[in-house]
Amino acid sequence: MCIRYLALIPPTPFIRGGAKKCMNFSTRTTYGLRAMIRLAGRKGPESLSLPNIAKAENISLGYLERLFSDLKKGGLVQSGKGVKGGYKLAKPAERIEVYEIVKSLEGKMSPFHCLDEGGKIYCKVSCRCGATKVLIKVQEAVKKTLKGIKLSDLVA
Amino acid sequence: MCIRYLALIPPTPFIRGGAKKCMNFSTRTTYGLRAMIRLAGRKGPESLSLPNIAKAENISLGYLERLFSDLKKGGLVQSGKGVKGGYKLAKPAERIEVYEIVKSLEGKMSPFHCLDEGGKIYCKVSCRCGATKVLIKVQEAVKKTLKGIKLSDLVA
DNA sequence: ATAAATACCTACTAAAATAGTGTGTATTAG
DNA sequence: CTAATACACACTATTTTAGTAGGTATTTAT
Repeated sequence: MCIRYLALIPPTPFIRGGAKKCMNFSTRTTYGLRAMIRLAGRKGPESLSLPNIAKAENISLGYLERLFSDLKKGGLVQSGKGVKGGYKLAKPAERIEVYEIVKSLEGKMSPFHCLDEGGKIYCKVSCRCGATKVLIKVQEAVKKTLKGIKLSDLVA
Repeated sequence: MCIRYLALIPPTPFIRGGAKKCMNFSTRTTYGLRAMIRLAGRKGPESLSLPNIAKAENISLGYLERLFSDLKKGGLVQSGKGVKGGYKLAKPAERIEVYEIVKSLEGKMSPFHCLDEGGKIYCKVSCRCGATKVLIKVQEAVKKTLKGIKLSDLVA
């Protein structure tokens, strides 16, 4: 998901055919969120299988499997193999921040760097150029927002 | 720029070689911001040429030209052709929000849509699924933040 | 007038990131 | 023993982003 769409375009009705780019999260995050919402929506203690979720959400199974690998590493879900296997939340939805979900799905990337006059690559340690100042403030705002939303808030 | 990096990674020192992806704005926005900061840093009324900026910021000239086409359409810069030509700010840096810059550079994209159970594509009008709720909140936070920063705040 | 420096325009190419597929192994309930 | 599941890895396809190449029009200085 690119910041531009987030910041620039108000939530307007969809216009079919008019959109080449979207202002969604990446499908990675979108899929992961929606799958987590499904898990959170379960009543009983039974697990929900990935083929089940993939079908319901129309997501490719292989892709979803990798997302859940990340969610599990992030400590957000528990898994069980076998016929009655599947996934369930590792803790109550009330105690899962959306921030944690996004972090698990997208967060193991790179440290912080930026362009600099010296060349295309890269920045000095602790660079604080103008673009960076902006970045830091936006970063803080997004983080705070994501931390303020619990998974349970998203269950219909 | 992807939201994940913004939200997830604190402004840590650069680690050379460790980064495959960055948490910057897209180079489009980064370049544009840096160029605008250069314009804002000028004292006199003379224009600054793109070859000048491109060299100083190590940006490809052709790419920069297209960015400035957008900035001009956005009403943020004025241009002059010819030997003494170039660009200057269309209004004082104190009155230019970073939001305007990002919007000019990245904002002419698509309306809002999201995935839905019905298929990969797309969302009903006024979709308010869980992922969308998150999106809207983040969107508001980012917009507010970008509006709160003036170009003049970024000049060293 | 001419030349040089600039804006400005369009099509094309390259690189990077994202999404999806294919194939396989291990584990578990029945 | 079988079927359904998690889990893993390599590969391909698609989309987005960045950069290049080549041109025209305008303006200033000579």
